[in-house]
Amino acid sequence: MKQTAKRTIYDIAKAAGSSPSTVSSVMNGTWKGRRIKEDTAKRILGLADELGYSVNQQARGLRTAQSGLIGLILPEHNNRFFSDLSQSFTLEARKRGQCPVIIATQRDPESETRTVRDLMAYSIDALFVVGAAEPSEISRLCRSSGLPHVFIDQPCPGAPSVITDNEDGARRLTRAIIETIKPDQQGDAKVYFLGGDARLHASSRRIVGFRTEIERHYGTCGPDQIIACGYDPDIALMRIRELYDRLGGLPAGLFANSINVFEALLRFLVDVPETEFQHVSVGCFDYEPYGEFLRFPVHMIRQRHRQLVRKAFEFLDQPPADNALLMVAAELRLA
Amino acid sequence: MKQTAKRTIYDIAKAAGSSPSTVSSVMNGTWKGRRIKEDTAKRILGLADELGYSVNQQARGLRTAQSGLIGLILPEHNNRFFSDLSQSFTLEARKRGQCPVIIATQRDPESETRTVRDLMAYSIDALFVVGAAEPSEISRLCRSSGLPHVFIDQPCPGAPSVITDNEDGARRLTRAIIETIKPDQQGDAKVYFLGGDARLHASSRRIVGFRTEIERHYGTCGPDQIIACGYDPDIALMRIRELYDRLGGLPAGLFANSINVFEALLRFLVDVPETEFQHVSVGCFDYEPYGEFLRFPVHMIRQRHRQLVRKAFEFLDQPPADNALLMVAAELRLA
DNA sequence: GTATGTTGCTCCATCGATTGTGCAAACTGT
DNA sequence: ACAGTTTGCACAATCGATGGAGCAACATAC
Repeated sequence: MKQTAKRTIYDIAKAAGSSPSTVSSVMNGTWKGRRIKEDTAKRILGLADELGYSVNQQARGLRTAQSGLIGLILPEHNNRFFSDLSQSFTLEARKRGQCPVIIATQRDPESETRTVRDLMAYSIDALFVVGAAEPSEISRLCRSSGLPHVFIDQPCPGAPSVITDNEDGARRLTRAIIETIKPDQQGDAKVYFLGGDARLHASSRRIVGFRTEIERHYGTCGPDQIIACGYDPDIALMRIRELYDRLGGLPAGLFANSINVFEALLRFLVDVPETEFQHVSVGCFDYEPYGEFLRFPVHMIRQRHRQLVRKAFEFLDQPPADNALLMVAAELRLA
Repeated sequence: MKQTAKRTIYDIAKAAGSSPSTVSSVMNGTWKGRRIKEDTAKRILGLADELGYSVNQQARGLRTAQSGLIGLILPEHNNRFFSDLSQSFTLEARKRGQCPVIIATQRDPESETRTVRDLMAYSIDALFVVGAAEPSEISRLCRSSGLPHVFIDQPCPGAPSVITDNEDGARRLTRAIIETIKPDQQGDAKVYFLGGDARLHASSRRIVGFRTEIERHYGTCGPDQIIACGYDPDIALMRIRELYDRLGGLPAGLFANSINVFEALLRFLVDVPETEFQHVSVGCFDYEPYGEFLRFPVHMIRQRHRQLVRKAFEFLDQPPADNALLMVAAELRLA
């Protein structure tokens, strides 16, 4: 245990008076299949521990064309959802005896492909992809090298994907918003959908869910109620201000389609008298723990990161059809 | 580019009509030193690109006893400071052409040592450690294998460490809190320090900083003003409630010594009339973007994650004395 | 006593890249 | 024209673990 020089199976073999291949098979657990006596195995394990030996993964990986490394690429670390995923991913990978490698690529396509290539150079055993800028390019790369991969939170045509059931989540969130609207609400009693990009899969499903619930309750959902203004908080803030001016006050309900939009709303509300904003019913399709400490109720959708990751791993163990798309229900956190 | 089978230097060599060693030295950039003609190098690079070749890092690593992998272990992903660090770490590592491996160990000593061992099995080139439960054990492990390592945000005796200047940060934060106190403050006009563990390095330095500034301004700092009740938000909430009852209202100023304490404060304030809490001057020794959206000003200390990481990398390039401890000034974000 | 089977290993080629060494061919100086 | 130098590359051992093949010792069968 005190040596600085790295131990190898040859050192252990010499110390145990046996051959390197015996040590090897003891260390990798195949010794029963290779008819090594249990006594021998125990003795070798003891020596290995005593001498502070640990397998050289590079050599093993070179030989077996595997590495025990498993990759996850995501846009950034500094985001609650992504760090939730990182957490679940780490736990699951370690539970399987693999080594998680998580890399943030800043939503930059070039960085994405470079990262995928780099990871492949390490012979990673599989790759999970979250929120990639160019999913199909990544899928192509993986496919061309035979690298098993699964997309999370973002469906990629032709590749197994695990995503949140956005439509169902949006319906439940919308319902919660409607139910929280106080009956004494005067003026414009409508609910507005704010933020997101209607061309993207997630947003479009959410809009469908929102519209369905609104129509069920109010009979109709005007086009003005859906303001898919993107993810930029500054633009969202402008839209909120416009809405406020147009309505002469806050609307009855607001569906914030991302954490950024929610932040914009908070920034706007800082200057609004408390008596006013305490009457707006707010829902956010994203989770932020600080939402619970606000002076008005906020319903939030939290993605089931644990489930998403688990299902993604299951896709590795039981490879599904290439176009398999699995949906996981979101968690609705009522205020 | 279309082949599923992995390319090797032998394939490229055959295609280029040259030897594997030539290809190797072209791929790893040593070709000038080995007097390879520039034409040859270019031709080989072209072929490599064309055939979709990428170096097998396992083979390279086996040969060179390096890996290009660089590790970071931290308690959890789901925390602003840690994810900030992950972000900076990733950028810096990639800039150096290394592959960042970030692993969360849940503040569990066993998980920590197992992770360090696992990472060493991959011959990682260096290891950064943040917020470990047992720093000296980790340092011992690394030392025994000759693995370069640097501690961040936590000094470890005998190992190079980069930490935030807690005393200076606490002084500046305290000063900001004092300056924000409105002159019309009636009743108990004192500032209170809440949370943390006085036995730990970081907290003790912060308490020193706090006390210094308080004494400079008020001449004295009573022992009741320092409530180092740990990091549990529930306990902190109890202490806040006690303080509130004892003073018959909110104090003039509050120094929240961690994000958990700050959350406890927010939870408490949800039930306090707005007129009351708008007069308390709050500082938090931690950063949380949502602090900016509150209806009262909060000064925050944000650790310079970028700097911490940069300095840590510099320690790798220019190994300092084993007990080197470098301090980085914190960033004070005024409300 | 010979044939056949089982036990418990060992031998050695191999994975792909690296690098010290060797060696022709081209060039330089005289 | 011949020794000496430089240029441009090829050879082959090596890193540490793996696993198919082989082999001696012993047991069992007939």
